[in-house]
Order: sequence, then C-alpha cells, then structure tokens
Amino acid sequence: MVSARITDTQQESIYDAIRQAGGRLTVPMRIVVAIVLDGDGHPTADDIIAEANRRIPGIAPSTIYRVLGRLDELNIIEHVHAGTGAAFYQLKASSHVHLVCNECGTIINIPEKLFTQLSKTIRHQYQFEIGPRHAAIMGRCADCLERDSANPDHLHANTPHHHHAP
Amino acid sequence: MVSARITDTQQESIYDAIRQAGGRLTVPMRIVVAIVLDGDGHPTADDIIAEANRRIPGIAPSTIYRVLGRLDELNIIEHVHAGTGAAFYQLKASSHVHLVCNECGTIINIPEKLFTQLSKTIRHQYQFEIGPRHAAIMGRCADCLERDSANPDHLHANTPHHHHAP
DNA sequence: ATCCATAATGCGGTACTCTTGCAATAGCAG
DNA sequence: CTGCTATTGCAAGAGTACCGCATTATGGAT
Repeated sequence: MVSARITDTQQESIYDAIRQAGGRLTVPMRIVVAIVLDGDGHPTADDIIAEANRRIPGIAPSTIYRVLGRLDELNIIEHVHAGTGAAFYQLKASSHVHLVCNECGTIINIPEKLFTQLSKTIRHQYQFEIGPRHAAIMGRCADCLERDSANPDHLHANTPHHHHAP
Repeated sequence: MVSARITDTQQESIYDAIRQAGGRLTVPMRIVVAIVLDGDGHPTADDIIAEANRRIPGIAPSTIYRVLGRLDELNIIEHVHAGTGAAFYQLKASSHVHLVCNECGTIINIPEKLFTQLSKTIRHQYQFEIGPRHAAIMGRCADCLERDSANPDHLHANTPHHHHAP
C-alpha cells in the first residue's frame, strides 16, 4: 500500500465533487469509488460489478453502469475501449494512454506525452483533436511477437482474448 | 467511376486468393467482395448485410459475418473498431488509419506514415509493435470542436453516435 | 431528531453486435 | 455427372450496455 493518506484525500475530493454536483453518496457509489481508487489494474464494468458484489452482495449490474456513467460525466473516471470486448475504467487523475495486445490482451501504460508531436500534426493537417486516451492503441506485445515469429501461422489481428486485472 | 478495369483486376486476384485457400465463390461471398470493392465509405457489418440483401434478398446476417471473417483471415479485408459500436470494414489494400469523432462519428482517413516516428519510439521503449489500423484514433472533429466551444456544457467523450456511410 | 423532495436503486426487459450448432444446400474437382 | 465438403440459412445464444418503472433511502431543511 503506497499511502492510505493520499487515497483518502482523493476519496474526499471525489466525494466533494459528487455532492457539489447534487449527487448522493450511496452505497454503490462509495463502493465503486473505492474500487477504482485502490484498484491497480484496468477493471471492466463486469470486473467492477463482480468486485462490488464481493464486498456487498445485491448490487444490480445496471446500478454499477449508472454509477460509472455518473462518475464519467463528472470527469472523475474515464473508460477506454480496446478493440472488441468490454471497455475498462480508470481514474482520470491517473490517466495515460494504453497499448493493448491483440492476442493476449496485455495492457501497457504509456505517457500521453508521446503523442504531442502526432497530435500537433493531426490538429494542423486535419483540424482534428485526437484524444488517444479514449481508445487503446492496439498492437502486439513482445511475447506475442516472439511467439508468432517462432510459429508464423496466421497472424490475424482479430478478436483479442479478454484480459482481467480487477 | 474511376476504373472498372482496376476493380475487375482486384476482384480477380481476390477470387484467386479465395480459391487457392480452398474457399468457394458462393453468392454471398461474391456480393460481399463486390460491396467492399466498390464501396467508397466505411461500411459496418450491418451496412454490408443491408446492402447485400438489397442486391439479392435472403442472405442471412450470420452468413455475412462468416464471409467477412473468412476474408479477414485471408488478409483481404480488415475491420476497424471505433470506440463503442460496430466495427467497420475495408479492403486491406486501401488501408489507412482512421480518425473518428466521438460526437458525430465522422471518419477521416489519414496515412499510416504519420505514425512511423511514434511506432519507432514505442517499439524501442516498450517492445510493442503498434498496429494503429486495427482501432481508430478517437477524438473530436473541427465541427464538433467549434460547436462545443460555443456551448461548452459537458464534453464527455462518451458513446459516440453511430455513423453510416455504406 | 424528523421530515420529505428527489436522487438513486433493483428488477426485468431491451437493444445492439457478433457467434455458434446443425441440418440442408451447393461449389467444384475428378 | 457424381460426390466430397465448404458454405448456407435458421434459430438460438453470448457479451456488453442501456432503459422504464415502482420503490427506497440520502441529505438538506425544519
């Protein structure tokens, strides 16, 4: 545990933001905030649903989706699409760009800084403001590259396997 | 029409590739190949299903999905994920990277060349080979940027509206 | 401490996208 | 033409996400 102090502070400011927006600190809301705060992985909605019900059984999936939607609107969390399959969620505060392997689903975090040059080019040439955090950059990780070059059958960039790290 | 000659040549080499892989030139297969060959847009599977049935009624959706899957395996077409919603398909030969607006779904084609520097950096620093064609780069187009700055309510990067251009 | 307006829940159902099992059909090589 | 088998159509199902509605419970006001 890095620091319960910092997490608590974050939690408090998140609670404040919710209240100031007219929101209520319901049980599902508190649980979801806690999960995304102390989660070290990249939980999908299903992951969060499962973990929430592990902590307090009886929470409806639709409730989690709605809580996530509210947190998303409040710019507290954001969701990231990774090809086929479920989006995953994370704190906007600890935001970064994701590389996701098409084959094994491994997720690598990279700083958004790497995109400054590309962003500028695209902005000037196409009047388009990229938001590379909202969709992962797909590709192939080192392990899968190695495995594929050893057995280069058919490297289709399809249907990535699902990952899990809640 | 740019050139029926070139399209026919492409069609023949696609047919050859299918036959050489042990595949058969069925009616649905011919239709789907024709659609992706003379389509100028970015059709989703649903778009292709609709267009195929416009040309010859009675083709099952699952058949189209399977045909698309076979063409994908043969590296003739590829599908591109764009955040939430359906993937869209295109000829691998005319492949490029896509920018997709989170708000209006507008698709902009950009050359993959723009990614060479970023690809190199990521390959060296993270041993990860990005394939930016398999997932669109999300963001905001000029029109939506303008509209949003005029009315900067809540710019959530959520649930893009569906696009259509079959 | 209690009240109460309304934000939010749980439930069931729905929409969308894509996949699969299976019996029947139809390419295509010989 | 014939026969092997790739492929089809149909129906059902899986995965992800959303919605309407009656009911509950949060939090500010009393």
